[in-house]
Amino acid sequence: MSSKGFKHDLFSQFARVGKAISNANRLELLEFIAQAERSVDELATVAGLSVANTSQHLQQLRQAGLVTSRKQGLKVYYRLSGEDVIILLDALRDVAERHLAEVDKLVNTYLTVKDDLEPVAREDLISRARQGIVTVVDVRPAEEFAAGHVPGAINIQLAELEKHLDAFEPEQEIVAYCRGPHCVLAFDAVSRLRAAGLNARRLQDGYPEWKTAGLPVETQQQDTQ
Amino acid sequence: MSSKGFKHDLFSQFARVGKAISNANRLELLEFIAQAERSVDELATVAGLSVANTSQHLQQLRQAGLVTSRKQGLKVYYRLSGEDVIILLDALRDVAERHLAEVDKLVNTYLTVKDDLEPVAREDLISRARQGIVTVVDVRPAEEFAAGHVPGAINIQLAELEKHLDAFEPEQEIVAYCRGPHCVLAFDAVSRLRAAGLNARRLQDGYPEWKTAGLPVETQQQDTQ
DNA sequence: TGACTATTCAAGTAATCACTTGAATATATG
DNA sequence: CATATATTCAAGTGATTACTTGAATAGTCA
Repeated sequence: MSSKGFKHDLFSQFARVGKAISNANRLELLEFIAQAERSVDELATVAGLSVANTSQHLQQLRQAGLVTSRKQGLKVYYRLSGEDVIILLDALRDVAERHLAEVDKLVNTYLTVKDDLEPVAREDLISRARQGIVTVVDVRPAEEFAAGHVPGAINIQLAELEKHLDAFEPEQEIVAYCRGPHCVLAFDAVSRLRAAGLNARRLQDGYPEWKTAGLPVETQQQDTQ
Repeated sequence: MSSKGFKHDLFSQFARVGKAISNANRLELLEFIAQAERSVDELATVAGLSVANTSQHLQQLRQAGLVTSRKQGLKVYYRLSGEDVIILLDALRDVAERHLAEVDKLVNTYLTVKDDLEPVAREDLISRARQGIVTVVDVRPAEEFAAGHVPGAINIQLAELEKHLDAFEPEQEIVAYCRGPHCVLAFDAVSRLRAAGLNARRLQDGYPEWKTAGLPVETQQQDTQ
């Protein structure tokens, strides 16, 4: 029966995508690519891998259809091939978080702020931002912020957070976000802001999910290069 | 910095789930398990694998948190650990379908009915079934049907479809479904029904997706065993 | 043109994977 | 208790994976 072979061929194709997301380094690369288009050596640096190794991983991701690349001058830039990839990654995270005890342990060890307060839902943020009762803080690096961010958000690096504490009024509600649901930067920012007596919470998930939800984003013209 | 290690540990956990869905045979097992709780040798038979091999795959799936098992007498029954797993599998399928040319080619070669007519949306089926203007046909094996099906659906094996042709009125709209969006059975059924001059269409996706969408399901008491 | 840079290719190695085979555990039944 | 059945365990094999190293390709710029 030909359907037998068809089914197996089809599942083999699905498995190709599974293989692409079966390696921690590739998942980390995908998270970076989800923030902004990136060149190979930027990705290698940020992920802490050799350039050759990074290039090989990226080619696997491309062959699995998860990323596309374009060459501009000397550099090759990689980006996600679609928002369905973010949905897949979130589904993966979700399953791991629900069913793997190790994830819970890790999250509870490192993200201690977590249980403190529920994150702010994306929909809530829009309405509250519209009323002007909330300040949105994007704690990602400047390049990622420039490539796209929540409208009206201000970009503050974690290292410079303390310098900006005066800028916040005690009454003001602050919402911080970064790369995704488990990005340490936002957890860290919230905990420091609270330690300074401010009213801070995390946004649900991160920028890629915000964008994938179809919510408005703002980009910033890059003056450098 | 400890966050570096945390991030990598976390991605390693996500990668465990990725590994579980990185093999065609495991994906096939998951599709069967998604229909109904199954014992190891049922799964081995239906997937065409040796029992030992099947057992090993199932243990990998369990360690990745995708399935759970319970022992009853001599047999061990496996089931999905949650509906989030179906969401993950559908996200995987979706990415593969959108970005891998091979999937398109396979689908167009084997599921030629595909382009003919759009499948019926789940929401549409409910309202039309309520009006009694549609007959829903479940073409999966009897055990899978018994474990759960769309309310009011009748179970007809593909092999016996021809015998039941008289039971349908020419005016009646028929909607067929089976295991998932690429399940050949439903495509096959629709094409045969149409060949007989009947008005048949496929349901969007299959039973697991119907259930995961939170729509009502009907189960049938098994008299056997 | 030639020096320089970013990326990819190719070859090699240790680790892991999928599958087989045969034995070991449980659990049920006569 | 002995026997049969369902599942798991353990060891072995060939294939694949992740990563390294060093060379090959393109493209840029003086």
